Amino acid sequence: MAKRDTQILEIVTSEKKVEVAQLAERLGVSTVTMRKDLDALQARGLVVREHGYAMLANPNDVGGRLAYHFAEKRLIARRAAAIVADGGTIMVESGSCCALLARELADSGKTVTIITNSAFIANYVRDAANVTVVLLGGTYQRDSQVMVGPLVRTCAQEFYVDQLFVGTDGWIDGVGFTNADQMRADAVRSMAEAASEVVVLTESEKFGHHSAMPLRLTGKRVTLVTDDGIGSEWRASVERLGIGICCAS
Amino acid sequence: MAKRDTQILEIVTSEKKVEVAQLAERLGVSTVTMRKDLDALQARGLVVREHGYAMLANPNDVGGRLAYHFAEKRLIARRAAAIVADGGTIMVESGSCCALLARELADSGKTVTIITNSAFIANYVRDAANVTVVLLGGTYQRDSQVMVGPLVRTCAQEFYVDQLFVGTDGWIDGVGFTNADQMRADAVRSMAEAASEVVVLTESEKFGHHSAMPLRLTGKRVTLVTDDGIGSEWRASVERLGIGICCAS
DNA sequence: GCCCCATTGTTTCGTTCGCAATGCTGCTAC
DNA sequence: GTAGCAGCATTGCGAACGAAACAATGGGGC
Repeated sequence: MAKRDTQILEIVTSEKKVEVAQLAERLGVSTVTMRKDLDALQARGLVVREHGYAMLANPNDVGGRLAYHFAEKRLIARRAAAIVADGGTIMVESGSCCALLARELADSGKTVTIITNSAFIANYVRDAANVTVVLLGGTYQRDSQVMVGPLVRTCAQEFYVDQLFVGTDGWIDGVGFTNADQMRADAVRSMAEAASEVVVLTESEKFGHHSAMPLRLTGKRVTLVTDDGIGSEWRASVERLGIGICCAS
Repeated sequence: MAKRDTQILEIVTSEKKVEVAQLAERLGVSTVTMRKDLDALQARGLVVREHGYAMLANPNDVGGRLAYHFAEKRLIARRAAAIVADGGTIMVESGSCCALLARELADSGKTVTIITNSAFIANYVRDAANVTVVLLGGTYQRDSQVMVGPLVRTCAQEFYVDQLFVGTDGWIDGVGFTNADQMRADAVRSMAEAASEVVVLTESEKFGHHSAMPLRLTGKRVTLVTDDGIGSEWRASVERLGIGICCAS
């Protein structure tokens, strides 16, 4: 049941490590059912199992970040997947929403080509025959499994696509979206040069936080896909920079 | 014990799927010990565990191919690792011996940079802080997790290194080494253009077999690292093409 | 020659796991 | 309305599992 999945993820993300039996009791189901649920979540890369426990994956990994706000992220990913044409080619950056977008596309059965700098995403949709992945070269970031550095730009220049999908970790009023890692932020810019439109995927909770590196997507057509929890003041702030908004619900 | 590891691998590779208890009995150890061994092998990516069973990984994956002739391959990888300088940069292709070479370097503690077209290798040495990985871009081959296609050449051109390490699946007298996959063979040639020497890593069993795509490494200095099971007639055949031989033992 | 420490394998114990049979709920067709 | 069906969840059982404490082995160092 989809509802229980999100409850499980909420508990696991807040407590990092939970006994399976305890989890079963708290949600009022048997341990057998709980193990089945957890196995399904593990197959999707959202939790890690150990004998008797369910744990959060390393939060530096994309896998760990996926579990936070999973319900919203999937909603956003699903909405974004809808605007990708069958037979199309898109660029995708390495954020957790982006990984879910790739997964949604893989499950949709659409034939798509995904150009990405995330080795995690390449692996995440490895089972899907309808998805062709082109991986951009670069220096491999150990934790995040993302390619960064000058080679990303060299590779990205070989392409030109309609849309680049990116994640973000915050928003600064009057400045725009931000990213905590300067190497990854630079990779985003490299990829943005090879796309006519940038689609930013992020939960509404990210508004009100920000980190140090503005993405500086000025001069590009930018669209935001987020959930409907975004407040009207932030919505105005986004629109003021000429960014289109698309709410998933 | 290292000896038992190879015995386990021999059994698992020949039978694909074995009960843990049966395996323990056949090698004369307790089930607890056997499980400990299998867990260690799983951590190295050589087998896959299931409740009660040990199975071979998908043989299309590098993980599965690793298990075949593991002892010889590791010997070869260890010998090859010895010729890599501390602080050096090498190129590595996607074969299973190459993956073991990367693993040996990771465990050696040497500071090295590995330029590769194998996302599997990047992930395989992800834990090692002493290894920096540069991943070459390209079309991601689902099964093998290897990048191929024209982007590999574009990326490889950005570098020039002393040594490129490659695997092979066969040898044709008078022609040279071969590879079954034409995309991967082309990737090897692309990478070879950016290296002054090509070091081929392969078990001696591969001599006597061959597949359809010659690697055509003519014009390069080529060295073969193999195990001491190579017959004198094959040795002569190799030397006749001006290829140096280095036997691990 | 002897001791000490490290490694490797074993035993035991309580817990968790996978599986198959069974029970429960909600749905559709008639 | 109800018969039949399909999808979840539960129960019960034997096998497998992880942890930890214990025994055997096997080299150095003095």
